[in-house]
Parts: sequence; C-alpha cells; structure tokens
Amino acid sequence: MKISELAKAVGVNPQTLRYYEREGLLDEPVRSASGYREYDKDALGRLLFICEAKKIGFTLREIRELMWLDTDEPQSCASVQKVVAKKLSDLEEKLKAMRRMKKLLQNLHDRCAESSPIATCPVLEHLSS
Amino acid sequence: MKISELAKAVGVNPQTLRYYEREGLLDEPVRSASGYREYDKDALGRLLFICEAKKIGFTLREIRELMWLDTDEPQSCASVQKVVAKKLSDLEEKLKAMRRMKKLLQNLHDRCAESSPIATCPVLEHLSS
DNA sequence: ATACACCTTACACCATGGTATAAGGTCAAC
DNA sequence: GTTGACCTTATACCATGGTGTAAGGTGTAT
Repeated sequence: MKISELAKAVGVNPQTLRYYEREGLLDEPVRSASGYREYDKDALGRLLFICEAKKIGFTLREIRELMWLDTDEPQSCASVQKVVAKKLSDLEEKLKAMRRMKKLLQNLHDRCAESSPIATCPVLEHLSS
Repeated sequence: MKISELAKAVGVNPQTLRYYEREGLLDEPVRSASGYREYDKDALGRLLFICEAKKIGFTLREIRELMWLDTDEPQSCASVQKVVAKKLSDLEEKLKAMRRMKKLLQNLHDRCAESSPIATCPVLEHLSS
C-alpha cells in the first residue's frame, strides 16, 4: 500500500501519516526501490487504532504511550498495567461527564418540545440545578 | 466576585476568563467604578457549564452554540432542538467509541495480568480482531 | 506615602494537530 | 518521450485554546 491508499482507507490526509511518523505514532515503513513508503496490514491496524483513540479524545502523546506498550521491550507487565489502568480511569471519568451532559441535553431537548417560547427553555436553568 | 475569585472557584487562569469573554463564551460583566470586572452567580453557572462541556470534548465554538441558545432571541424552538439534537447524536457516537475503547483497554489490562512476558500482551492484537 | 496584591489593556508567545506549498523525483499510459 | 498523477523532503503556515509579559491604574494596610 502506498501512502495515499492507506490515507484514503482511513479517511485522512497523506501528510497526516507523514506527520504521525515524525511524531512516532507510526513506524517508518519499508521503502520501495524509489523511496516510496510501502505500508502493510499492520500499519493499517495501528492507524485505525490511532483514529479510534483520537475520536474518544486521547491526545497523540497518550496514543503513543498506549501503542508502544507492546514494543518497548524493557517495560514490565506491572508498568504496562499501570499505564492502561490510568487510561481506563481517565476514560471512566470522561464517560461519567458525558452521561451527565447527555442527560442535560436530553432534558433541554424534551422541554424545548413542550414550550414554544425560547425564553422558557434555558440551558442554564438545567445547569444551576 | 472579582476575576481571580471566579477563576479560582473553577480552577482556571484569570486570563482564560478574559479569553472566554473575548471569544463570546462569557458575557461582559458589569464593571466597578474603577473598571474591575464584577461577576455574579450566573457567570459562575455559565463558567461551570463551559468547564463541563470542555471535559467531554466540545470545542469552544460548540459550547458557544449551546450556551447562546437561550439568549439569541430570534431563534425558533425548532432550531434550538435541531442544534441540541445534533450535539446529542455527536455525543452518542463518542460514547459508543468510548465504550469500545474501554472494553479494549480492560481486555488488555486483564490479559496483561495473566501473562508475564510483555510480548504476549499486545495492544494491536486486540485491535485487529 | 509607600508597599503589595490585585486589576486593566495590548501584544507576544506557546503547544497541539495538523495543512499547504515548493522543488524535485518516479512511474504508467499514450 | 512527454503528460499526469503520484511520490519525496523541507519549510511555512494555520486554527484552537490558551499563557506570559509589559506598562500602567487601583485599593488597602501599615
């Protein structure tokens, strides 16, 4: 796979892949005789992981931390667990905040359906309670 | 409340509050005789909302859209509902992604506990499945 | 009245996560 | 063999979401 094919496969800019490579999120792939990057399925897997992790709000730094868990040899299993546990608790906290916000927005949405005038449909009323 | 008090109350930099004001997320507060900003409880409510919304990954632009729903008079109730419904569906999608990631990380965490060598505890194995 | 902690504006600077552009090489089709 | 679509590197630029600094005013305590 050439860079544009891989990029298209996940819906990002080819430049972005080069950027991720510079930032250490993607391995340097093998090169063709003419110097073109040649990606394999593994690279696609990693890239999909990056996209997924970005969607849920991890920073590139955090994603790098997670991705290199299985390749940084000198790490102990305990340290791996520590990193993952930390990310899990971050995630759980964010999930809670999102559930709160979802409730609030649903409430707002429902009440807005009841009453015609906007004035009686405030966001902030929900907040202060 | 002066700017530093409000900022401290929610744990942000006073500069950030001025920035939010410039960006239209906070109303211009009343000023004391000497020109100091004087915030009321309402400002605290709005600011708390901003912080909460930021936590779940809304951009400042999105937050502004949500916050001004109740103050932009000429908006119809239908248009309010439209904006809120959109934010809700964004939120729902993000929640799904987060649940997927949570599962993945839990899986990784559990398997890591079983096997000592890191080599058998890969992030990517979970991904490709 | 002077020190100190705060306030004001304005402007510069920063990190993050890219995107665009320039200058050049490659490759497949016609 | 030349056109067009790709590739390469390097460098510049951008938006977002702030933070820091300078130059000056305010308010209170001693």
